[in-house]
Amino acid sequence: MDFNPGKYYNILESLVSIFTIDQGQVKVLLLRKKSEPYRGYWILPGGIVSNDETIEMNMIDSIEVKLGLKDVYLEQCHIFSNLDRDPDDRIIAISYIGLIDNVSALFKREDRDDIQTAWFKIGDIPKMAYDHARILKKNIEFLRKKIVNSNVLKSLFPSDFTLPELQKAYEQILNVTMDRRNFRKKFITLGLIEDTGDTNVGGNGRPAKLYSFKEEIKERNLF
Amino acid sequence: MDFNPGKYYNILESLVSIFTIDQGQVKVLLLRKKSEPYRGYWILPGGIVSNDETIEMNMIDSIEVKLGLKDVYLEQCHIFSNLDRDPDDRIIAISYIGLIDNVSALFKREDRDDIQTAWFKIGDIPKMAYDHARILKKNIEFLRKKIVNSNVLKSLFPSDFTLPELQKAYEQILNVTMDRRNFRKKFITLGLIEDTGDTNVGGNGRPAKLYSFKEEIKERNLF
DNA sequence: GCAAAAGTGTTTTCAATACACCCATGG
DNA sequence: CCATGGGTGTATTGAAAACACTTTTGC
Repeated sequence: MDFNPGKYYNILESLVSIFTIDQGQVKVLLLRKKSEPYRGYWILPGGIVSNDETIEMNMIDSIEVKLGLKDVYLEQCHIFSNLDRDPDDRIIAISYIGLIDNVSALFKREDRDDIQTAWFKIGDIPKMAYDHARILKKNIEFLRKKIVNSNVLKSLFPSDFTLPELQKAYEQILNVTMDRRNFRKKFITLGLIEDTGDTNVGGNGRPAKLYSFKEEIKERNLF
Repeated sequence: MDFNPGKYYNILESLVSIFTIDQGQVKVLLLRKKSEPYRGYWILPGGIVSNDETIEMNMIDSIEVKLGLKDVYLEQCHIFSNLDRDPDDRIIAISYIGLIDNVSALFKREDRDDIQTAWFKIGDIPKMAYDHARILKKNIEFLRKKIVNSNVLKSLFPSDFTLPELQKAYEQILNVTMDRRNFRKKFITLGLIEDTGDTNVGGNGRPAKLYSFKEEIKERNLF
């Protein structure tokens, strides 16, 4: 190849939308910028990719080392390479979605002076820096398509969960309402989940049965 | 960010699997390497991405300028960043699928001394250089998932086509056989295509009716 | 008139939907 | 005992699947 160095050097950043279910709400983890530009605005977690690591390694670093989270299910979403996405540098963004159950999500590292994190409901996103709002939107759209074709949501519910909780997650992500009886019937006949024999405690009303996902069998359309 | 230049400079290449339908066969366009390493092996078309262009611009350059093809429907597929994918350099590959109808595919530029191109049946792929076989496999898998959830195949059939032709394309990509009557019923009741009133000519047997895709209405599951 | 490929209709089966009442717990 | 939320069954509708014969052309 004809080689004019510089011309082919690109800067890459990884960005991830990490979703969890917190008290029946689907939420995404964001960081707050403490410096200019966009001071006070929110951004997606991520990092600049070095040329001695894979994107996945960089992603794991952002998530495990910087955020303190473990066992995040990751999937590549989209690349954004428009030239104007950062006013200062030309940076290509590679976006991922990450899914984590709310128990594991509790192990998130404490905020430090230079970093503030918070979980936001996906219907209630704060002001975001750069083009991160657009990227997050694309990631939510990706998740939406994903959950109707596979059982990726099991990453949000690795331990026991109730069917009403699962239904609420689907309803929020797909932005629809569903019939409780039909939702149960579908999930139970699909054979993706199994009754643990236990019920949950606390809360109002009748205790709900607890279920857990079976190990993945194969991908198929759910809705 | 702490900045140690060099460390964050990455080389990116775009790679595309361009599919078409040729005489009822789903085929992919490959180039043959004329120099070492991997002389004589086949590779996916693509190019190194400069830092003053988007991936999409680079893709268009590879396809329109280098190959002479127009109106290729493109969609991002996957990024490959493992460190050992090229023995000499660390290059990150961004793969796309491209779909083109067989009439437009004819306008492919003539082979030159330094470049040889050929269309291969997707079930009959030659020896490929680097990790391109793996990338192509992933791209075919992507296409497979895609066609059951949308009518992207219309990019392969922009002009008139017959239902048996369409069915054969689905059968090859999904690697299944389907009932002719049920296939017709489904596609006609889906309302994605319309009868042009014409029939094709030549060939054995009864002439087939010609159909064309309506403009996209919305995405939905087909199978 | 025969080979080759295209077109068509009906029955059965299964999944999706719509819908209303009872059950277990906490206070 | 009542408010809250969870669990269950049936009837209807619509789509998917299975299946065999007729039609149009070229030779």
